[in-house]
Amino acid sequence: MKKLVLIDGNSIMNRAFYGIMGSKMLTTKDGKYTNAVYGFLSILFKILEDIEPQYIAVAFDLKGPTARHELYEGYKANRHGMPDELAEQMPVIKEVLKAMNIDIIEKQGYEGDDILGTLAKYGEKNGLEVTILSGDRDTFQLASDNITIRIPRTKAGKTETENYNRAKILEEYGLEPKQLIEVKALQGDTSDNIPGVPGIGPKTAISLIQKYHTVQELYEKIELGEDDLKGKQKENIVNNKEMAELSRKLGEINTQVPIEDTLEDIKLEEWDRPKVLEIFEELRFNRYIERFGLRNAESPIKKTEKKELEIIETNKIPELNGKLYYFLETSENQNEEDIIKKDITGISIYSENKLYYIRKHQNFLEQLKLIFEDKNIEKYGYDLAEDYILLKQIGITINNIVYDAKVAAYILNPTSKYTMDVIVRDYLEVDNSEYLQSIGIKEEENEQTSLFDMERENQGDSKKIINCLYAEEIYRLAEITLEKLKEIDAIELFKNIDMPTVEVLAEMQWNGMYVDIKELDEYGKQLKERLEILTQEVYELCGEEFNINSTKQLGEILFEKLKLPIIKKTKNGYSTDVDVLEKLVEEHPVIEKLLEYRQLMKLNSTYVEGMKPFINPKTKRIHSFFHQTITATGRISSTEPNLQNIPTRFELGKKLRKVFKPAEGSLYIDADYSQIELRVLAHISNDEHMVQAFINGEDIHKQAASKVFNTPIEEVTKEQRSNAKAVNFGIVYGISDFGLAQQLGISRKKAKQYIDQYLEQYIGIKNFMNEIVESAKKVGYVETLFKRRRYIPELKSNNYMVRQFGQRVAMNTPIQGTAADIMKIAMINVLKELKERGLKTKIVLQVHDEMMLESTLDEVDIVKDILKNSMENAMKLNVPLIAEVSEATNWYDCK
DNA sequence: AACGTCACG
DNA sequence: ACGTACGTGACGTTG
Repeated sequence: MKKLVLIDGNSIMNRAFYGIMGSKMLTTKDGKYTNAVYGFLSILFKILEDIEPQYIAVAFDLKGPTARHELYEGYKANRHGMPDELAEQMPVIKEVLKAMNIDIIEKQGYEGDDILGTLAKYGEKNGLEVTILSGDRDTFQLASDNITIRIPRTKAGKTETENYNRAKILEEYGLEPKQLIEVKALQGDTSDNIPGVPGIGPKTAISLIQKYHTVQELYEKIELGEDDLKGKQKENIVNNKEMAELSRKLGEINTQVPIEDTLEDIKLEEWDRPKVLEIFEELRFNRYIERFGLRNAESPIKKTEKKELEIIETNKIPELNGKLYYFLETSENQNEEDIIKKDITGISIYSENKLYYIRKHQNFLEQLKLIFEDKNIEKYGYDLAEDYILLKQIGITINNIVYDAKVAAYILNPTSKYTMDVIVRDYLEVDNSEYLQSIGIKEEENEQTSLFDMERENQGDSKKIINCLYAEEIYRLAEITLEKLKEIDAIELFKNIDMPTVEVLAEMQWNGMYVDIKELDEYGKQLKERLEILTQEVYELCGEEFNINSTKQLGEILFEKLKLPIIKKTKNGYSTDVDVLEKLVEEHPVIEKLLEYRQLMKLNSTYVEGMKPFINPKTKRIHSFFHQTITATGRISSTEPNLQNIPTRFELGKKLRKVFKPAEGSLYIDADYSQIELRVLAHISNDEHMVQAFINGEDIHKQAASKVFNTPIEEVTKEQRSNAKAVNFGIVYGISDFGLAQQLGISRKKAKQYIDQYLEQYIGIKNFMNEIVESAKKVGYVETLFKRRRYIPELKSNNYMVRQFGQRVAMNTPIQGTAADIMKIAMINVLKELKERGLKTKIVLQVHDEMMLESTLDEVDIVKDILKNSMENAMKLNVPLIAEVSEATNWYDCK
């Protein structure tokens, strides 16, 4: 059977636009957006591969009124036009389609859906198997045995599809596809502003149509008194007959559009390859150029200005003139004692328009030491935190770090990715893989680190070339990104906060946290013994053995075998998380065993067994990575292992902190900020009451309780305080009544009351929240006090939920991000003080609002002072910053 | 590789 | 009617 594919151009462009936004804002040289075109093509190519059709056409909406607008002036009245970034891509995709000889069908006065519907019926009549590719479900009414609707869903960057034919729709809705028109007539459609019948949602609409088949029949039955409707619902239906009938007309896809195109016109043809190549080059779609081999003999590689790299291989350090632009060449090793298991095998240096490459040789270390330790040479590189350790491992302490391309790119856009290749593409507008390929190096990109897989013979040579390329690019990146940082007024943030942080984090990794392995083992042993008992008890109570760790198996046991009530579902089955289990405790004795099992299992697998492999055999310490370019807000993150989520909320888990200890003759000095996020909020909102509360040293949650519950402050109960505390948290997160309700286990209505009352009382906060969202919508981003910027494309989404998320992000990011900035400043100042005073004390950990130092006994007093002062004076807010300091011989005892 | 779960601020 | 609190990372299971 021959196949026809029909594409709803507007809706797929829309999907593509929002689908690959943010993650990679593709642009051409002159800053035009290309993400929607790229995404559209990705979806198009996928369907061409999947279906291999003989016929294809793409329908687009044209501007201007349609027949539906004449029927109802409110039609699509709530639609705001597409954003400019998308609108400017519409002509581009049409150009591409033309070059591919794919038929574009547009018809004044008709919508894309109508064109699709007409063509689909036409195709079906001519014996074709039809697939409609659309982003929305309105087209389901067109489904039949030979017409399938395909909805692409972008999930985590991958496109998956859902297919709906007649059978699937029968199964899902219990209705014939055509009847979905009737459903919509009752239900309406907010996105198209189709009214429907008030008070009738999808569920009701579907069940009504299942019973009465059509709208017409529904009203006939009502007139005959043969219906079984009652109350408000019946009233609504009876009173809105006209609305329902109008809505039906609006919602029905017109399959009678006068279209001249015939089967012959929509036949799939060969591309105009040179033309497609030209457009793809302009759009910098190198992936596609490569994939379809568009650059063949007839269209050779366009010679760019860039010549082959001239590399001077030498054993001498070139003249540097106070600046070192470099890239280290490394190879992985198996050295268990290394903090980072890599060796430096060479270095490429860019200087004065020339590229040098020095391979490891006899005097290599001495040479590296000479340049890297020289305080008069500014270091420009990529990922200097890693270089810091690599050099430290061979006895070199890097000095005068001024520029890290990864960090610069992060500040320019904290929600992007920062491999060299991506940064270079984004800021130098060059495709490294394309270039390397042009000089005969085949590259295989590795997601994380941009490693390259090369042919054996020339592996060393290729590596050399790539690293030299990078060294040269670091030079150019520095020029360009520093300029861009100035443009967004973030140069001080970069120079005074994030660049100095590089060294702080590298120091923390280098210093590490000592772990008492014997105690850890003992702790683990106890967990495992108890786990063994719990496992047997669970088996017994459930009457069979199964894998308790499997949510699938556990769900079947609990909800099918034991018939416990289903509280919550996940998209693949029953939910068995703590919230659910806690609600079931009374129902069955196995539940409390499960809760304990879960807790112990987590502790043992993640924190005992998971931690062991990371203890360095030489230092007996854990040297976690602290990443500076991961979070969207400016916070630090920690991996391998994550030391920022060691248990503390429950006693049993907290005991684990006892295994973290300072060295013999040292103490931990630990400090955490009190309420830093609320203090930041008080400062930026300048809310009178909250500011005053902090200045007076009041209990902030108690004050909130007093205001929310309209109770004198002395009479606030513990429960009220605890609820108000949750409201305070909610405020920081970007409040939503649903979230608060869930947190507190109260009704949504009640939660809304709390929030309204809170915002009436803290009027400054209310204003801040409104203003920040407004501003974010206008300029597309929010900033911290220190000008750290986060773009929020979600605010422009067509999806309500995504937009809401954008708003919460707009509220939360300045708060969380400013707090993160302050902490970075404090850490920098602490280290500076320690260095200036020549102290031996080391920084070992940061957990967002907590900082831990390892101090020799003789330095304890002075270090406590330094720590407290650095944190409290990190910046001047209009409320005091308070840091609570403690000392102890293990982490657990740090209070 | 994705999901569910759970640890932290 | 829809279906969520903000920011992370790691584990075990499953497809």
